[in-house]
Parts: sequence; structure tokens; C-alpha cells
Amino acid sequence: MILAPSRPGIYARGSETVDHILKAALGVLIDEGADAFTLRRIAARCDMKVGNVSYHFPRKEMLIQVMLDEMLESYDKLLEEMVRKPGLVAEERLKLVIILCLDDIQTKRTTHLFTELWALANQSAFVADRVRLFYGKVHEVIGEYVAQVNPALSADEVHSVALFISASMEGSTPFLGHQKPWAHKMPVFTAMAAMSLVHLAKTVTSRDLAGLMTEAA
Amino acid sequence: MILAPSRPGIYARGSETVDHILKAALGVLIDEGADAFTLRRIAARCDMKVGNVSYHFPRKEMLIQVMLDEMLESYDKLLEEMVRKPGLVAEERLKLVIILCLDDIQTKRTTHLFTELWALANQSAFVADRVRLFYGKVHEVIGEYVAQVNPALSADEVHSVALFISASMEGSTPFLGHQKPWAHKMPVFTAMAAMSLVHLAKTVTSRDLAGLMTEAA
DNA sequence: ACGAATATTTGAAGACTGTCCAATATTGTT
DNA sequence: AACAATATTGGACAGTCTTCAAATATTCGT
Repeated sequence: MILAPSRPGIYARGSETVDHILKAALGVLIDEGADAFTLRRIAARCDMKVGNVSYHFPRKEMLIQVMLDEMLESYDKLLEEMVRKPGLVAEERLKLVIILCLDDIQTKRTTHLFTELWALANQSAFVADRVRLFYGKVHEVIGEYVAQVNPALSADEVHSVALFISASMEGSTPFLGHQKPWAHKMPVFTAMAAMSLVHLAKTVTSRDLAGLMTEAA
Repeated sequence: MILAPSRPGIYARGSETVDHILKAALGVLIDEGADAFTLRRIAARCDMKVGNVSYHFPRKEMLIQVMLDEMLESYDKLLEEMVRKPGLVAEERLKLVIILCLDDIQTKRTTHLFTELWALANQSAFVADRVRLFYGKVHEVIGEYVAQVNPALSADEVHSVALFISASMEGSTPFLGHQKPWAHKMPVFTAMAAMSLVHLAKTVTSRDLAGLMTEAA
């Protein structure tokens, strides 16, 4: 089990410095990539010496872990804000979540951070764990609406559909995300996703998910 | 315009060495990630000294470019092999391509390489360019079948649908790829993808793609 | 305003990195 | 067999990186 490291910074000044470091670290990762994610660049970004970063985060790994936790927490909040829309039925909510997610994917922040995260998860058990937990929540949110528009599905089937919807959206990141080759097609992509994925959620049957590969070729 | 660097290695021995270096480099990227992608690790993997790698590839960037070109070329071949299946109508071919692509995504090689590539494309214009060219071909292959199952679509609309199909499949990589959290759900994911994406290709209309956000909220 | 706790700077250690070069070994051709 | 072209080794180089310890500066409760 991997636990969340507690955040350093006792005095008001130190606490602010920790804020600056974390913000700068995220900025470096977004703007310059994992390759440039060094203490020196992070320190330079908040006009500070390397030793000070090293003082507040004795190990670089700690900085990464705290930064990742805060970042994913902010996305959790974003996700919850999407949900809190009054006066909508499940199908409308599902459609709205799709639209808002694809909208967020277009930001530089999300496009860069999540592509980096998917790569880092290949090697780092910590990153892989946090990514898994985060998307688990995403699937829960989406699954809630899937279950409502298609009550016949079992809990596991609902999760499978939510997983497909989530993956379909995330897959747009490297291709239609911020400054990606087909970014200009995001509007039509969104229209297709909303239509196709909502239709899938409403019409898919246990039979569809059970039959599997029997008639593949 | 970025050109493909020509491959060094004049004598038979040197040519073999270049092969080993390229294979080892790809192995390092797959097994240990971009962070461990150093000349020394690559050299160690093929029992050779750093200076020799440096001799065959005077700049590290050259090694990266040659490696990436050869790798994407191998995927091009794989893609063409998928296409050459006799006696199938367009819909069956589309379904088969989806199944084979998702099958390939489950390999460690593809799961790791493409997630790394998407991240590297954020910073490297060269990687971004090659990724764009590669997926351009993917869209062409898929688009060919989309156009056949849905002749009413314009060329641009066909590409949009192909882009959506491709992105939906690629999106499975970080979640259902090799040793990813929901890898065990790839069979049901494949069933859903084949059904849903083929249905989309057959039934989507110009109207669907033009209406856009008019009734979003 | 004093003094302890905290923050920051400075400097340096030790381990990396990519690149380069001279010496040596191997290859292919004549 | 001789000889030039190519390949390989081993080491040096100037950087960079993280980490650490000592010295200095700042903050906060008293």
C-alpha cells in the first residue's frame, strides 16, 4: 500500500514556498516534459536555489508524489463539479460529462499531463497506482449514468461500458488535444462521441457483451 | 521538412552492430522507459562500450530518429498485413482491423512504445511529426472501409469517423494495455468496440456531424 | 527584543550524462 | 601478405544531476 506523503512547510513563508515549488514543478512537467523535470529547473522557475527545494522535499520522489496527489485531487474536484448540474436526466448528464471531458482534454495542462502520466505509469508503481485510482473514480461517475440509462446491465457490465466510454474519450488526447495534429476536429469528434457513446450506453445488452469473439472472422 | 537520416554501417560487422544497437535501444525504451534511455544502458544491453555506440551514431538524436523510423515502419508493415485478408466485405474488414489493432495494443511493445511516444511528442517536433504521419496512414486504412460501408459521407467526414475509430481504440492503451489495471477486460472491450464503432461507421450521417453543439446543454 | 525554530543560501561530494579522441583490432580489397 | 578502411576499446572531458552539511537569514512565540 502506498500512502500519501504529508506536505512540508511549517512557517507561513515555508508553506508559501512549498506552494510555489509545487506549482513550478507542475509547470515544468507541462511546459518542458518529464525530461526537463529537474530540481534545478523547478527552483529556477520560482527564483530560488536548488538547496531550498531539496530542503522542503528531501527526496525528489517526495516532490513527485505530493505534486501528483494534489494534481489528481484537483481533477477529482473538476469531475465532481461536472456532476453537480441540476435538473438533468441521466442521458443528458452522460452527454454533458462527455462534452466537458473532451473540452478539458483540449487544455494544454490536461493534454500534456496525462500523456506524461501514462508514460510514467509504465515504470513507476506509484504513478500507476494513482492513475488507476483516479480513473476508477471516473468510471464510477460515468457508470452511475450508464446504469440509469440502461438498468438491465449488471454492475460489471456497467463498468465495462463506462471503461469503454472513458477510454474512447481519453484516446482523443494524443490526437485532438492541445496543439495536436487534428485538434481542429475536436468539435465534430465531440459530436460523434456524444452521439455514439450515449447510444451505446442505452442500447448495449448483456448478450452483446457475452457473445464475444464467436463471430469475429 | 524533416528527413529520414540514412543508416550507418558499412562493413558487414558494422552493419550488424548497428542492428544490435537499434534493437537494444528499442528494448531499453520498452523495458526501462525514456528515463533510462541512455547510451551507456543501450551499450550495456548489447555487450559493447559507449564509444562504439557513439561511433555509429555520432549524436544521440540520430539514434533516436533512425530507431523511431524503423519502428514505425514495422508498424506500417503490420498495418498492411491486416489489410491483406482475402474474401471479406468492407464491414468485415473494418471489424477485423479493430480486433487486430486492439490485439496488438495488448502487447508490451505497443503498450509501452506508444505511451512513451505520445509523451515525447509533446516536446519533440521530430517525434510529433512521425506520430502524425503514422496515424495519418492508419486513418487512411480505416477510412477506406468507412467510405465503403457509408458511401454518403464526404472525404472529410470519412476522415473524421476514421479518426474517432482510431482514437477510441488507442485510448484503450493506458487502461487495457499490457499489465494495465483493466487488461482483463480487453475481450469485452473488443466486443464493444467492434459493435459500436462499426455501427457508427454504417449509420452516421452528414447531418450528425454538421449539427454539432446546437443542442449541447 | 530575545532566542529557538524554521527557512534559505552556499558549497561541495559523488554519480551520472553525451561527446570526443587516440590507440588498438578487425575487415575487405588489391 | 600488405594496406587502407572500418570497427572497437578505454579513457578523458565538461556538463548535469541529486543529495547533503555547514553557514547565514528569517520568522514567530515568548
